[in-house]
Amino acid sequence: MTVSHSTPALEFDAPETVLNALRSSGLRVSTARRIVVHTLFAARGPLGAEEIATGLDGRRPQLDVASVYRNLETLERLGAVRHLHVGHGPGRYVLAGSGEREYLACDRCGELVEVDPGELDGVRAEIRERFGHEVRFTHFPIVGRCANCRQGGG
Amino acid sequence: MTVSHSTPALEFDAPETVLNALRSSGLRVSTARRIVVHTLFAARGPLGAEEIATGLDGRRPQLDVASVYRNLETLERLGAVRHLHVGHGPGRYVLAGSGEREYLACDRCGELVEVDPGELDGVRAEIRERFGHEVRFTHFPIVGRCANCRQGGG
DNA sequence: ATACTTGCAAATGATTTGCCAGTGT
DNA sequence: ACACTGGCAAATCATTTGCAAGTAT
Repeated sequence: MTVSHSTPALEFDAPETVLNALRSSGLRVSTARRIVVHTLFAARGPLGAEEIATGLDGRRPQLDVASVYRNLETLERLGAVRHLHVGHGPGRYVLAGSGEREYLACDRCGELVEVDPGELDGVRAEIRERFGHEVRFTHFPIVGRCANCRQGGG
Repeated sequence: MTVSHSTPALEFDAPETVLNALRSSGLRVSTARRIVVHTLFAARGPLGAEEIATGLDGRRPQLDVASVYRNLETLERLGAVRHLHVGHGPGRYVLAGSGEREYLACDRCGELVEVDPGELDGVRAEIRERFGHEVRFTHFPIVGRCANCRQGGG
């Protein structure tokens, strides 16, 4: 897009956007943070802290996990990152981008589907009516058996 | 009910029912198992392994947690017990009774609501139509903010 | 130069496992 | 008696924290 945008509230759409947010908060832009941010931008979905520490290719231990966790927490406080818990596995982190994202996971194949905005509004409304709870499947996704796995799929 | 029942498939409705299931499976009815089973029957909801080990009153360490976990697993294999994961906390175990139960949890006050059978059929149907996933909120409950907590309630 | 950051080790919390002594059948 | 169980300690996994050394500003 060639549209001139006047710095929309908080749109972390590129690595620099996030790094600038760090600077603006008086925090430092360290090598470790660059790596965490770039790794998240290079990912195609939520990543575990271990994956970030090891690098997407799983080869080199680019960072200590402890540092990864500390930085992910810092980035979450800035609103640039969020995380979710899929089944039993470790927490998984994603760039917050322009907003929250809801997920649907398969408890057999582990597939994690990102739900389009609004697609769960009906579900949300029904649950709110019946129980009064306001639900959001952003931090704890809906867990079920996907169509493929349901039919014995492998 | 005073209805004469001809041993309905698997209805674990009393401590002895479960203990008999153990015997029938060639497993032993040990003191530890009696305690686990009785504690679960005495509970008003899903319990953590630690609570079972310590006793509902939290006083005496009646059993070693390791034994509790081992026995809970055994009981789950028998179909007498099942467990769920609420938010970040430890796993929580319940008697399976006559069937599965779905839950709804509040991420603020921690309240765990047992959903009446069928109450989530609409939700289930909608999710299945849209995504093809067959969902069941028995192992991973729906997480949200309950009505009371939503309005600043405390 | 100074405060923020990092790596490494040790601590936590939940759950599992090895091992040998104890016990249900 | 004998195999199944229990307690206790040690191991695992994910995550956090303490601390001294390193670095961004």
